[in-house]
Amino acid sequence: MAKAAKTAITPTRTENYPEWYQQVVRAADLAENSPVRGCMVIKPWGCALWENMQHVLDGMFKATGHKNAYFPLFIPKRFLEKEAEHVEGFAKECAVVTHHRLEAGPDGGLVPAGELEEPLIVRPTSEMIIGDAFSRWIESYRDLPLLINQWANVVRWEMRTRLFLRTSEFLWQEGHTAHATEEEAREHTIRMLNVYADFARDTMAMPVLTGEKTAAERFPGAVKTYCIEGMMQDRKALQAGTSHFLGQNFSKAQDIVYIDENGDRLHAWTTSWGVSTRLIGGLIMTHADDDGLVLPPRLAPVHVVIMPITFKSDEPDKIINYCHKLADDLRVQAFHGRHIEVEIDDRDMRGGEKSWSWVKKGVPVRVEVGPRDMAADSVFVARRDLSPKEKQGIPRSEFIANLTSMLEEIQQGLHDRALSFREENTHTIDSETDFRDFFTSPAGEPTPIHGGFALTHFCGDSELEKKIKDELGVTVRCIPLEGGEPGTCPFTGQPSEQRLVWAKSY
RNA sequence: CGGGCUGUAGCGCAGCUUGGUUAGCGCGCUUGACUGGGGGUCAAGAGGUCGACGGUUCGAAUCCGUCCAGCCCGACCA
Repeated sequence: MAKAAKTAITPTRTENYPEWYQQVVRAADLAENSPVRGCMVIKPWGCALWENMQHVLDGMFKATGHKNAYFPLFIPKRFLEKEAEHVEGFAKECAVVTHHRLEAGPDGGLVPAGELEEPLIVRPTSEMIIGDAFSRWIESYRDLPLLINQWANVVRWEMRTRLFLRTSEFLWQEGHTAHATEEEAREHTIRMLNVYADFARDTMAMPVLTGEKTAAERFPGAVKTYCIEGMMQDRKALQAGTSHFLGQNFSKAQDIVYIDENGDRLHAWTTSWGVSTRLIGGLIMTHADDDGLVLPPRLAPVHVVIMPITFKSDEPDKIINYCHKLADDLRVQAFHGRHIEVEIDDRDMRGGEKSWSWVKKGVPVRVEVGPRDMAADSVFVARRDLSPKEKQGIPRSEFIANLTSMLEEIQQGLHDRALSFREENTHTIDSETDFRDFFTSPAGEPTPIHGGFALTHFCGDSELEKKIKDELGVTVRCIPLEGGEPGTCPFTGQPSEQRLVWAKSY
């Protein structure tokens, strides 16, 4: 039997990518499906990951002048009715609260009672409830800009859900800002888009493209929607964050007005932007491998796990103490705004099983310490970005001295690997035939090949865009911000201002 | 909201066609032994109102009806 090929996750990515994803989530103990359809239970390891993301992002928002606030979960129905496009975009996926009491029913069960005079909508996003507050908070040009962020949960009644990627309820942050001028609001929209791109690249080690959405993919009610798009390992695109320039659409619908220096009453210009727990899905699909999750050190809840090997020692306590001393020496070190997080795993279970459990959780560095190591004052080290076989004995003092640079190297390596994967699978395509071939996989493929990113000119016709989506399942992911050379649309022969990024997406 | 399928132990399933002692199996869990630096072997043990209600029957997990829940495939989506 070819035992060497055994992987911790079955099936592998090439065998069945969607199933592989589910198994990684389960094996890493990130989350599970809940009894409530479409909702997930985020388990401690997944929650710790989200907390680390929150911590870094929150710092970036504060550094760009934002303050946190919290607004209600419920939105009165009439609020939502104010902005026509916005309503149309979200109406079909809203959860609605119509009663406020339960009473014993005829069959012994509980039945809703006390019908509300006005139904409440569980927020799918908070433009309307925050806009209402803004209309009261803003009176003068001196109140602007108003820069607010909230960490919250939202509900979108999705038909088909997948842990982290699309759930009926998800956690996110939503920034909402109001500005005196159009120019300032537009600049702010781009500023926050870049905050997201920086976070994805520097903290998540996930390279992303930045660009604008076409009208078809725009946020309901927005003038312009910008996004960051990452390439997953099945070459599909994941929209990982969005930033919207809302113009005066919402300020006019909600009466967000200020009095300027000349005493004129003017509508403010607003923006909104958000990232969600979907980032965790992106993290998995960017870095995880056939042995499970792989965490970039800057987000890892645990940087180093130490496993004492005590079974064949006469003095297990000495080994445990040696491990604690090692942990103490590591914990005092700083790594990107945190102390090194060390866990000593002295659970009473078999060594192989224990070791694999940390591989599957994606911990960057695993350390085994047994009697032989202790005698030599060394540690046995494995890195998650290398093969599980490549363990290495290192003198203890050297390991302590070099840990942060090792973590840095892992972080950078993950990013570089993801970036070259994206580059290898991004092609400029100039004919309709090539475009169709690129996005068509052979029949019967267990894991369809999704082509990758196609950089292709386009005349901008929305009907044609929809036709391509219907026929090939391919959409414009973004219009790159950096622009490009004008050319010819391969579908119509019409002129095109620049190449767009096309891909299949989540 | 249209089409298909499934509800039996914590999880995954068999049994149902052709009703019949005490409802089985795998994983997991607990205990013990041998083990042990790649997730091992063996043994013992705990754990189930068979989705709910009603009907047929001497007898229902099994047949019939109603209901409930979930999953998959379509249209929609951070």
